[in-house]
Amino acid sequence: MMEVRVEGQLVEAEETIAQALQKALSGKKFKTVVAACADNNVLLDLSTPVPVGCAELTPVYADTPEGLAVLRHSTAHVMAAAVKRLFPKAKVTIGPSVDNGFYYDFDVEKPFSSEDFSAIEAEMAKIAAARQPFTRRDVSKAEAVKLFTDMDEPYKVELVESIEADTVSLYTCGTFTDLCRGPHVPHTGFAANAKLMSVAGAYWHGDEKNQMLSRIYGTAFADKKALDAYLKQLEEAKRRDHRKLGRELTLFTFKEDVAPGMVFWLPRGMMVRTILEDFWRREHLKRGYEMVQGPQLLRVETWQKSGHYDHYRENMYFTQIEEDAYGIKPMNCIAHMLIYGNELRSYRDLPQRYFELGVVHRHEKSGVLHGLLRVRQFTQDDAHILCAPEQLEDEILGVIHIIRDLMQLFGFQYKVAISTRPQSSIGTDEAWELATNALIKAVEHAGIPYEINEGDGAFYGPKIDVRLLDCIGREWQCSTIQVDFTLPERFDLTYVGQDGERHRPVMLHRAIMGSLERFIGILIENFAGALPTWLAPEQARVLTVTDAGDKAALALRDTLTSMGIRTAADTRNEKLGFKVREAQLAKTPYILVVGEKEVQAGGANVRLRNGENLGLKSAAEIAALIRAEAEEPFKQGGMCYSFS
RNA sequence: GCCCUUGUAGCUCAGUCGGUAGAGUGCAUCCUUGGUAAGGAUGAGGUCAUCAGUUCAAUCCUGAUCAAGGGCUCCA
Repeated sequence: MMEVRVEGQLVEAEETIAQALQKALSGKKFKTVVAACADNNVLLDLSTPVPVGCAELTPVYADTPEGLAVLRHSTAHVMAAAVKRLFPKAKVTIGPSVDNGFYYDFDVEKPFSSEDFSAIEAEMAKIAAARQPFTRRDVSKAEAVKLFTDMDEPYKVELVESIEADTVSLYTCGTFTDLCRGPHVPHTGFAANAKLMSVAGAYWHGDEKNQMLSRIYGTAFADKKALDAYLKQLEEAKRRDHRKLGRELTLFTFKEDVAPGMVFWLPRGMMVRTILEDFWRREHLKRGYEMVQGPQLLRVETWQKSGHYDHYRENMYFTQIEEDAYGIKPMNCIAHMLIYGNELRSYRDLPQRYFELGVVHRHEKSGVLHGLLRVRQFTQDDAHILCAPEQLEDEILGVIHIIRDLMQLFGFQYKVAISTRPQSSIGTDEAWELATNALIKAVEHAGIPYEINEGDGAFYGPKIDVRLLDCIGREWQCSTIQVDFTLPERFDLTYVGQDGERHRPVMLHRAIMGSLERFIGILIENFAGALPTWLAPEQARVLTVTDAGDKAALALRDTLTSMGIRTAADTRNEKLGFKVREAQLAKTPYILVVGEKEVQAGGANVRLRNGENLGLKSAAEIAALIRAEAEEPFKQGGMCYSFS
C-alpha cells in the first residue's frame, strides 16, 4: 500500500492524485485545487496517477500565483475552443498565461476586434457551464503531426516538429484538442470568472518577418470577487492616470500637431518642476557635486569619437549649421568629459562630480510615446563622477545614499539589481571585476538587498538599476548607476598621480530621478494628483464667503505669501460651496475660508483637502501649520530643504 | 514600424440609415451677497483630423494620410 503526505496527513495513494487529495482535504478546499506538485517537483494534473515513490503531494490552489497561472492557461484553451466554434477557419497558435491574465494568438483573415468579445465571452460561458473535463493524452510526435495536419492546424504542426522529445502531450476539452504541456484544471468550470480585455497584433514567434497574428488578451480569476477586485484596480489606475490628472490640474499639455512627444509645461506644472529642481540642485551641492552645463549641439565628429554615432545614431537627431553637421545631444556625458579634460587634473582634484539637469532629445518611435513617461525631449538629473579606481566604491556608496534618501522622502519601496558583464563587451577582465565588486560591495555596505542580473550590463561596464514601487504596487525603473571605462579612454582623460605619472580615471554615470518628466508623472500617479504639501503648486487658497471678506482675504494671502507659502485668493462672485469644490478638485492642501466671523476675529477657518475642518486659526498659526507639514517628510533621512 | 480601436466646441461625449450639427461642462455678460463639493439667465464658440474618390449633395460611404489610445520577449 503506497502512502503520500498531503498537508501533513498521510493518506493512501492508490489511483489518481485527485483521489489522494480528496482523502486529506475538506470538500470545500478540494474544489479549489487546480493541480498538484509532487515532491516539490513538477506540476501535475489531478487526473494523473500518483507517481510511484512519491512521498508528498502539495495541492496547488486556484487563488495562488501558481494556481492562477494554471487556471488562466486553461482559460486560454477555453477561449480558443470558443473561437474555433465561432470562427472555424481560425488557425490556433499559442496561448500562455501572462502576468495579469492570458492571451491566445490566432491566424485569421480578418483580425478580431473588441466587438467580437461579447460573442466569444458568451461561448466561453457556455463551455464553462458545461464543466467539460480536460483530458490528457500522450502521443508520439508522428501521431501528433498527423492529427494536426488532419485538423488543418499548420502552426501546431510546426510546433510539434520543433519539439525535441519523442512524445508530446495533447489536452482535450469538449471537442477542442490542443498541443499543450499542461497541467490544466480538472474541468472547464474553473474558467467561469474570465473577461476578455483587448486585442493586439502579434507576430508568430515575435518576429516581424513572420505572419501577423491576431491576439486576444483576457484575464481570469479563482472567483468572481477576485475578478471584480482586479477590474476595480484597473479603474483605480485609470483614475490616477497622469495624463488625465495633468490636464485636470492644468500641469502640462501636449500639442501633437506641433511637437509630438514633447511637453508644454503650464504654470502650475512648471511650479512643481521648479520646486523639485531647486530642491534637487541644493541637495547635490550639499553632497559635493558641482553644477555644469554643456551645449545642446555638438559636431558630428564628436559623436563619432564617443561611439554614439556608431551605436546610438538611430535615436539621435541631426542638423546642419552652415557647412557643418551637428548632433543634438541624447546624453550629457560627452560635455562632462570635455569639461574634465579642460584642465590638467591632479589626484588631489578627484573625485570630480559634475551635475546637470540636462535636456536631451532621443528619437522614440511614435508607437511608444506615452504622456510624461515616454517622451522625445526630457531632462535628466544626470551626473558624471570621475574618480580614481580606488575611490569607486565610496563614490557608488554616495550615490546609493542619495537614492535611499530620495525614496524615503516620497515613501517609495524599491528594488536593486546589479547587472554584470554581457557576452559582447569591451574592457579588461580586471577592470570588470574591479567595477562589479565595487558595485556589490557598495550595495552590501549600504545594507540594501539586491539581485544579480548575469550578463545584463552595458557593453562598456556593469550597472545598478533601481526600480521603485508606487503605492498601488506598480514598478518603475528610474535610478541607474553605470561604471564606464571606455569614455575616459576614448577622450584620453587623465590625472597626475602621487607618483607624478598620468593615470586613467574611472567614470560613473548616474541619474537618480532618471527623467524629471517621467519622475513627475510617477509622482502624479502615486499621489493621485494630491502632491505632498512641499511640492504642491498652490499650498493654500483663501476663499471668501461674500465680498465683504475680500480685503481681509487678500491681506491674508499677502501675509502668507510673504512667509514663503504659495497662496492664492478666490474672491470671485460665487457661492462658498462652489469655491470649496473647485479648491478641493484642484487638490489644494489648505483651504482657508474668510467670512464675517473670520474678518471679526482675524485669520481664517482651515479646511484640509481630505475634508477635515481644523476651525479658526490666525495667519501665524496657519503659516506654522503649513510649514510644519511641508517639512515633515524631511524629518527622517538625509534630505533637507530650505523653505525660507 | 506593424495590429486593433479612436478622431465632432477648450474638456467629456451625443448625433445625422448621405441634405453642412447638439448636450453637459468650461468661457463672457448680467442677476444673485450666498458659510464648507455645483444659485439663475443670456450669449459667444465647430472647415465634424487632413487629402482624394463615389454622389445632385459627404461630418456620415470608400481609399489614403496624420495623430492619439491599447498591444507587439516571455515556446505547445
